[in-house]
Amino acid sequence: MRYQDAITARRLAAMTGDVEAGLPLRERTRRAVRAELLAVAMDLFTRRGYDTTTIDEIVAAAGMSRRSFFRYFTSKEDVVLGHLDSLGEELAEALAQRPAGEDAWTALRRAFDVFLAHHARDPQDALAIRRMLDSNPDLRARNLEKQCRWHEQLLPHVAPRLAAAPAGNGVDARPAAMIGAALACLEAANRAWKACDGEHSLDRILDDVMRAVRPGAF
Amino acid sequence: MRYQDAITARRLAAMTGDVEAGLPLRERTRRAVRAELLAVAMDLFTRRGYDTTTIDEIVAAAGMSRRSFFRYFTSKEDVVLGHLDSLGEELAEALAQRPAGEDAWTALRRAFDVFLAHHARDPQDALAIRRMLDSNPDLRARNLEKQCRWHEQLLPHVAPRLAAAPAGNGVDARPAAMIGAALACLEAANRAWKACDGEHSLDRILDDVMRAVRPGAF
DNA sequence: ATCGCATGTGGCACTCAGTGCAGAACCAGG
DNA sequence: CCTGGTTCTGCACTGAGTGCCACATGCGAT
Repeated sequence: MRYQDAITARRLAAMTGDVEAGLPLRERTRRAVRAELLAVAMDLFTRRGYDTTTIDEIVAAAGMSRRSFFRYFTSKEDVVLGHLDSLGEELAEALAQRPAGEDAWTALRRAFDVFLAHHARDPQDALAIRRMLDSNPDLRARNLEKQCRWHEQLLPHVAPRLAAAPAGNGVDARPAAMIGAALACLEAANRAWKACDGEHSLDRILDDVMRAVRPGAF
Repeated sequence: MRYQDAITARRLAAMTGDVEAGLPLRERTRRAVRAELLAVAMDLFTRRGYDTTTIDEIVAAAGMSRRSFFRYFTSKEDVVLGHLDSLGEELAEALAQRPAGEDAWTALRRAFDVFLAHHARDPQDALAIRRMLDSNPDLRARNLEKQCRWHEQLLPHVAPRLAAAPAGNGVDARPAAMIGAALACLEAANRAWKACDGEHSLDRILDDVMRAVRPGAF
């Protein structure tokens, strides 16, 4: 009975042929199942709260085994924050494609446009996730840790945009600090956006804070 | 035998009467036991690695029960990062005592001096902790989450140092962004300091990055 | 000195997240 | 129909963290 449900999802995967049309069947089914699981879990999280919802409850609602859950998500937190992994790559790519002469701060701000685009595509989802972050320290922690990975991915594209190091041939921390500061702005903007329930434009808030931190920028 | 060890530690507490002289016995013993536990745990962590060391091993080495461990530390991570809680308060107080006219960025930089003071008092310890942070994502995550608390504590002392908000009577995210950016600088400086094994002065590194992020500051 | 109370400690049983492993079920191609 | 590669399940296990109760301890009051 359980397994049959998964098969149903597999059939379902064969139908959803919009973006993933060219992919092999295996991959399509995998994505469909993952998406289904994600939807079920997020629904439970929003209705009953993140930490009061156990993985057993999720898999029961999704009609699959506990063990299989961990084949699709590496952890409970990954359900909420899994999308951040791919976002890091997108961010890095966007940054790489900014003109070479552009200063680091402006380039970072423009790279964040891909974040804003994702955000604008589904504001309700983003708001739900933000609210969840506020409700649970573990999630908050993991969220920030994921941004550490972004750090590493962005670093090679920031360093060349800075003036040469002042002196001392030690490790130059300025690129890392630049990225950290920019990401902190993004985070602060997000929080403020959530605080006003998404009434103000996130773009504007981000512009404001990034200009406040670095006067005279863009 | 176990309990007697705790008593030994209690006797020990009666002797260590330097800073905690005026405190009641209860509190002194509590601190002594906690310090002992901390020392034992950190020793195991550095020798055998953080995640390969279980709490059972720690309490076995310290001669106390598993259950009591959690009366002194709320979590395994708290052993490594517990000191950050009090540091947040110190930071907030230092910031509060900066002159009222001083601009936010400079005031934050000066407040960080209390961090640097702690740091200078025991650089070897700081280095060990930093290395541990790099080895374990959970620790890294929790570390950043602790700084979120600092955020809240610093906020009321930063907002008054900023020019009035440009327009739009929504939530002003600029103070939060300012703090986030400054803390990101502190974090980046720390990382760089660790990367060169503490050879360069953390003060200098911090000055450099905070000037790089905000040109023309102090 | 001793009695009672607040507090600290230990052991036990429990929940929950996450992992390793063995075997069953599945699908594709021959 | 069968065969080989993959996916799913069930089970047992570790490790962190919590609730509960009984017991030991220190301290103040009588």
